[in-house]
Amino acid sequence: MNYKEAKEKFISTWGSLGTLWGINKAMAQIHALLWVSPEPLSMEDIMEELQISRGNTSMNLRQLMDWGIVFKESKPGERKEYFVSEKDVQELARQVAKERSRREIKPVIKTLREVSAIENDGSKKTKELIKQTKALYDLASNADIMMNKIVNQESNWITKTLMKLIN
Amino acid sequence: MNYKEAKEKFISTWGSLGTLWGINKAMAQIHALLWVSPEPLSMEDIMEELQISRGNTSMNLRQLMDWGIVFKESKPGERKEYFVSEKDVQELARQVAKERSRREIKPVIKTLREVSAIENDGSKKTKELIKQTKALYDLASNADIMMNKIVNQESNWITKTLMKLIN
DNA sequence: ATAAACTTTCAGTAATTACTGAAAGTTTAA
DNA sequence: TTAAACTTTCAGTAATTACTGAAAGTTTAT
Repeated sequence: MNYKEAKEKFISTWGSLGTLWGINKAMAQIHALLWVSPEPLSMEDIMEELQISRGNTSMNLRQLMDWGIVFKESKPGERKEYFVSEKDVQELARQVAKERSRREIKPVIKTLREVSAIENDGSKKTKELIKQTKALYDLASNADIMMNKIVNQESNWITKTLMKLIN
Repeated sequence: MNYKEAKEKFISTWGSLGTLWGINKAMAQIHALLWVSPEPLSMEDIMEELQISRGNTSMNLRQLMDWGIVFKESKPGERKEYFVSEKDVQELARQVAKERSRREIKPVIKTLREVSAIENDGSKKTKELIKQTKALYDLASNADIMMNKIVNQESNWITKTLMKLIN
């Protein structure tokens, strides 16, 4: 496997992984491309390398910037904007954890709290609904607290913690 | 919020969460319905409650059974098959972790290992590709090892571990 | 103020993914 | 072995999601 093959394989694998997570392919591929590029890339560069349209590139770059894992960079004396990804894997993990907590876990926790707080009329089905949603609420809350821990710690906390768990 | 509203809210929230994770809506909703049902439900029951077709119900129940979080149950003297979900939240988490590791993390680790193992020709771009895919490989491996820990421990390991992390 | 160089937006369209329902398949009881 | 009761499969279709490209918008240099 030469450089070109390896790079393409990485980009396409990252792209499919994204799909599996509800992140669209283009967004994941742009991230992969920037992740392994030693130099900042322009929109043209990205469009050409991934064979996608200007609009698509623009929209997905914005999303990556919203996630806080890609940044604009301007080269002195050039009008064009260049893009770079966050290169530190720890920081990447922190940002992804933070976004997923905000977008996915927090809203579901809110619903679980509301549902598990309905009045208990003593019927079997009501008791079951309360019991089961309460159990999920506890699990999701713990997961969310853990994610927030990660987000608010120094950047090598993850590795240290994982190591603790593994041993 | 009465019982019916609460149940519907839970089912629809769980459905959207599924979508966000690349699990289809029907699959997540069937799981939610079984999760809060004190009694096993037949295919008819599920079809009627969620207003979905027989084919859809059948295919998604099979997937839930593949994931190991829903089981068939037969009532003595009845031809019809009934379905129940795993009710223990810990066991649910273990099964989900196990499946996600197998389907999502393991394949990506394999690619990252292959890509990060290409020959280093000393060029800047090759060095960057190796360095960055290696960093992701390490992160993904650690995450996967942690998930496997979870899967292979006694069922309340998660809670105990989360508690340790939180304090 | 003008225009060149660039980016963003968004209506229309393409691609993907999920769902339906009827036919085929399977199991069980008699 | 037959047929009733039930489940699965899958081709066709519907719904959703992603992408394109041109027009509108923005920024910068002169």
